[in-house]
Amino acid sequence: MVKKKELIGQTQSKIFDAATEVFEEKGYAGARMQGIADRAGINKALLHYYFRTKDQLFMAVFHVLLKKMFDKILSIFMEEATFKEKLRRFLDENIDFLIKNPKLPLFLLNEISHNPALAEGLKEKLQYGQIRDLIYDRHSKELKGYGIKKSDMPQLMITIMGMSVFPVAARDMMAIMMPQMNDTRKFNAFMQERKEFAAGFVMTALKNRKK
Amino acid sequence: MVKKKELIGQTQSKIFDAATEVFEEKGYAGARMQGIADRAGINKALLHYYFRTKDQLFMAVFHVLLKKMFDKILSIFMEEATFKEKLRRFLDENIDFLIKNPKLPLFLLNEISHNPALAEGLKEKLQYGQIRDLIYDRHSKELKGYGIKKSDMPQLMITIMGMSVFPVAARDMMAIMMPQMNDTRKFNAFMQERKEFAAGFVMTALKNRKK
DNA sequence: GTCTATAGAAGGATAGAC
DNA sequence: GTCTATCCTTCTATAGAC
Repeated sequence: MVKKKELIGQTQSKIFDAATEVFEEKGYAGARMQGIADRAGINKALLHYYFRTKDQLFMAVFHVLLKKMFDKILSIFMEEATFKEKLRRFLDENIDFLIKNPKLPLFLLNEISHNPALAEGLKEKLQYGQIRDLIYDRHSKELKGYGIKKSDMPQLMITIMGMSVFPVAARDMMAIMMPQMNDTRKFNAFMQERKEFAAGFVMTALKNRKK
Repeated sequence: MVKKKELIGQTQSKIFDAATEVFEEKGYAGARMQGIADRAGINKALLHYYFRTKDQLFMAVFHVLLKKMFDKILSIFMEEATFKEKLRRFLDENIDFLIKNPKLPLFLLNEISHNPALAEGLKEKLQYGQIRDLIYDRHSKELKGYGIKKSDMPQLMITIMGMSVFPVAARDMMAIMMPQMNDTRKFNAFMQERKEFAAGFVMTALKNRKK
């Protein structure tokens, strides 16, 4: 079977990869077509040949990255397992993912906040609006046991997301107070350690929550 | 006594305020001098008369905003109180602050990540590198009682920061999964509710932490 | 101090040769 | 498909009148 990616010409693919790096690094407004061409090792005119405008090139990159992030987040919570098991797997896998894609969260956060319409496609297409209910209904018994009502789900979900995403997004700012964060080896060790810390922290808070 | 701010000419001050808004909204790369002039209700040339270059105008704005954020964060932890009391006050005050300045965190996070040198001034000037030790030493007995070692402080501090900052920074992205976040009234109610949720969550996790 | 007009550089996009 | 050369708009910055 021929994979879809193999059908894409190698030049187009080189451009796409270069654009991904440059946009992630500098954002839409800060990225330059010349910079993308340089990184792809080709001429600026070729960018326009394949993607017509900066806008269209950006859109192509952005939607792949947005999907990449959300697929990672959502796939785990759609499996068959207890909430507690999912929490652990989510933190394990999401932190590994974030270590490999450290610039992704801040990039997405920014671009969406500068242009909320960017998220519209995903929102409608995949009916993500229903996710809170879906997760709650699957685990209502377990969650009720922790004293979590359906109306508490946003608080809980954002807390769990923040446990893994925030350190990566805020790394450079946190480094002002904790200079060791500037060292990537130390930071990655911190993130590894965070898998256990976060899982323990959340589960302890849930199990002992007053109902 | 004459306040420092009253010494600044009103035109310069109008420019500064307009620049603050535009930079916070669009970031350095996305901001336009013309846009700032328009918002200040003056001519573009006046920007250059008062601040010479876009870069210098940005620097002036950025450093005020960075200080604003850090002062808010740090002031509370420098007071005389138990760690538990400080945690509550921090969440209360920081969340109020963030509701009033919702664009600030993402702006700072982005600009620093695009140009880490921006943080250098603050880092050295205020010796923020020592904060982790300072906070721990003041509360070592209480924190040890929760099973928190000095080496756990980064995990704990980033968790607490993330509890208040992450929802604001990630609001538009979270809104993909939870559309109610798009409604500012509802979002602010969510943040109000978060004061209690976060304080309870963190304290429950700490008090029941296995040592 | 404030404005109008404009210089000058940078960046996105296209024409046209190969 | 890929390149060089160039157009045209946008943006920062300055000159100079008032």
